[in-house]
Amino acid sequence: MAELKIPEGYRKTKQREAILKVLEKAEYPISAEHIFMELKKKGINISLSTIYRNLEMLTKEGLVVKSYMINEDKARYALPDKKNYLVCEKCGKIVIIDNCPFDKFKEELIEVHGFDITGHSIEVYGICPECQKK
Amino acid sequence: MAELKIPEGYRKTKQREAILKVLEKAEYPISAEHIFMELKKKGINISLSTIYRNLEMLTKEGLVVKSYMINEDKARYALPDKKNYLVCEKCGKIVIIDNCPFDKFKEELIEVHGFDITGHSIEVYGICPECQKK
DNA sequence: GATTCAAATGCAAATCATTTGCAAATAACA
DNA sequence: TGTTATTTGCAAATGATTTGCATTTGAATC
Repeated sequence: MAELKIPEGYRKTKQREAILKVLEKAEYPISAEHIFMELKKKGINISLSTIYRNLEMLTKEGLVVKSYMINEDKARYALPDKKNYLVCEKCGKIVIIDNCPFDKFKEELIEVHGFDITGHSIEVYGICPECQKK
Repeated sequence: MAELKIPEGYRKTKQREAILKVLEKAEYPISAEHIFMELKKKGINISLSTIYRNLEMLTKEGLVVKSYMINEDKARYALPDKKNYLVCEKCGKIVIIDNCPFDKFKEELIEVHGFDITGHSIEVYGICPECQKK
């Protein structure tokens, strides 16, 4: 796992690095609160507002992707490779979609709508195999 | 445009019908506040909480899809045929994607992850043709 | 290493979308 | 028309996120 670099023009602080580390370890999008707890667990003291300010900066710089889950009022954040996912409506389990099929359609969308496409986010809901058995 | 029917078990009220009418006319996902203003413009008096309560009900019943846009803290709501869209990062213009490519991948996702897929939401960001010219 | 200064942090207070409690209004149906 | 559960409106509560400001800290320079 290559370490993420703090974007040009921003200082390297222990809070900033700690936040990035949590995001790297996360297997799916997580909330600001989640990052806060995770750091508290590790004995790292940090303010929630610092987390929010860093997430905003990281999102603006493109290092992090912000998303929302159905029936949840809070935002989640993840590294870009975890931004397409499946959510189980029963147990809430999240599975990352890798080899995102979207790229195959990018060209089609560009052609039809003329947009210069810079990003996308795909969220899929359903029932996971385990919950189907129950 | 076929009129939407209020789901079984719920009463037909003028507020509920007015909300649905606004959603039918909308060309892309809109916020609760937007619905509120739209109705006020038409001289229909309604409480914001009534709008929220109805949107929640309609979403639960599957008549409406809730989504979030990047850099926006509030939810948007739309009829299901408007849930996949392109957003211009410059001017905010929203273009609905019809003939959503996703369906072609549904089978692939089911096969790979075993999920019983019930829904999805796709959001694509980019620069629209007009903003590209500027 | 000490000095300097803008960037970053922490805390508490503010904000804003959304939710909730409750009394009054109103559909649906006998 | 009367009855009753559903729906509404209002005001207050909630909860995530943002902001102001004093303090701390990185990093560039001496």
